Amino acid sequence: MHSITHPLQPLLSKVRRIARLSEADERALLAVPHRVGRIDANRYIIREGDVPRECCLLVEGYAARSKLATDGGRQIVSFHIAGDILDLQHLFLERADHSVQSMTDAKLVWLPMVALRDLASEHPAIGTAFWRDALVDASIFREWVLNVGRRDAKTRVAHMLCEFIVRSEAAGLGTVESMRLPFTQEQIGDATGLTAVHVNRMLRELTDEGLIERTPGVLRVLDWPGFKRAATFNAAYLHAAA
Amino acid sequence: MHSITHPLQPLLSKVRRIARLSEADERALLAVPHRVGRIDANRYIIREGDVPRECCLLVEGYAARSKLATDGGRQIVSFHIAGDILDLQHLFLERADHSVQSMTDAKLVWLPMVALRDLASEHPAIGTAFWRDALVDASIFREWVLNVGRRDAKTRVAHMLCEFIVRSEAAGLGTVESMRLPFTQEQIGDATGLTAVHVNRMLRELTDEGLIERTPGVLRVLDWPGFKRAATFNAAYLHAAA
DNA sequence: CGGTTCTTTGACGAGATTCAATGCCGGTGG
DNA sequence: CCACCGGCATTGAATCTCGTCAAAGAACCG
Repeated sequence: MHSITHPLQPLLSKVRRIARLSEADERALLAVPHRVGRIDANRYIIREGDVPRECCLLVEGYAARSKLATDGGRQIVSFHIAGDILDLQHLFLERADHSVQSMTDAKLVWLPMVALRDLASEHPAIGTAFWRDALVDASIFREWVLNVGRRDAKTRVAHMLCEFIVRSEAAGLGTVESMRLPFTQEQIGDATGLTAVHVNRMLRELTDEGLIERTPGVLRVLDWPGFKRAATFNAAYLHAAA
Repeated sequence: MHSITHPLQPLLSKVRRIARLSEADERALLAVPHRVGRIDANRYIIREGDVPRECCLLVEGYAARSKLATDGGRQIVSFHIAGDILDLQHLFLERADHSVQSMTDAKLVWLPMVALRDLASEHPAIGTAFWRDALVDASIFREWVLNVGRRDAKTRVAHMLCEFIVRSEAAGLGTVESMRLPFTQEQIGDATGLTAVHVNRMLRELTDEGLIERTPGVLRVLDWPGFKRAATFNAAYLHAAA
């Protein structure tokens, strides 16, 4: 069992980044039963109303959490990148209160909830890491309430992109100067509470101001300090756990 | 030490509502060191940027979590009522990423974070209750992202009031037919991403439609099914842990 | 290539903000 | 006891941001 190719390696790396683990912790983590899966773009990973029995680790690709309004409108409440645990938010809840969907083709690892709960209680360091991860997600939700509730459209779009870039860069998925951007403008709209048309206009303005450059699927920030300023972006809410 | 007058009784009640505790669990919980405090309305309980060493239980009164935009705008991201634990969101984080303020005169109990972390790890039932409580708060944040991002002003205000009423009623603070409402219209605006002026207009419409009746500090719902419908309110996201 | 999805742009309209003025209520002090 | 004051609620008018509708162009996929 070479840990370098172990399917749970991404989970181990994630937890290691958050907490200091003993040998025993690491062995226990890698011993958790699991199954590997693949999924196409735009499929449900978790569906609102489900009773989740497994917890999902995103190994490759991009995903988004979302909720539906009764009028059919969709609100994305966070996005996720390779290495993220998608389901800690439901670890101790009966029913899923939101959905998670793949935004690209994705590679997943599924782990039994029960096994993760046991792991967390028997290995406090791992338990703490899970806590921290869930709390950082919650902090991101709070920031999104602020983003959607109190910032104007341009700032809002820029802020959402800043967060994406900072988290992606921390995960080694690209650089500020050139980052894969796997969202349609409609999805950016669903994340910012705007229409796709208006997102397009805001991206145009940010482009015209020389802050960013866009080619299909790729975002390049030309002036990172200026872009962060336009976004009123302050990374403190990510608790450096990005 | 009569548990009925014990300062930690509200915490015990809260945890009991969420998880089943053993005798030993309850004894341990009541043995946590703590100090009782009072605070005036509109004071900081937790301040963004602080390194919190104590966790706060709201025993009496009302409080709100909020974040500031750089332009000075304020966004309330959740409100809290008697019995709520205010600080679990920072239990495993270094720095507070948001503030909590009293909205009325309030009675508080302060508990050392370390003691709570130990309590949670040594008493799994209590640990699970804390997890669940934190996850329900996170679920509420997600619903607020949806509320602020995708619902029109009237629905938004109604939804925010519905949540307040359901949670307050569950905590025994009043009934749908008559509930203390300790918010100014400005605060409702800060919670819904609207201006106080527009909140006023929406409340007027809801009143004119015969759904609610308002007297200073008190909200009466005249048509609860109709009001919930106007709010597109579905309590599932509260996970019955209201 | 042909169809589909995504992006882009313009014209128009609706919903929310802003500004401003008035009224109401509770508290305070003469 | 009542006049005054400050905070909050209420309302109207003008303005502006963002949404809606529509059409054309660009990129992607089989």
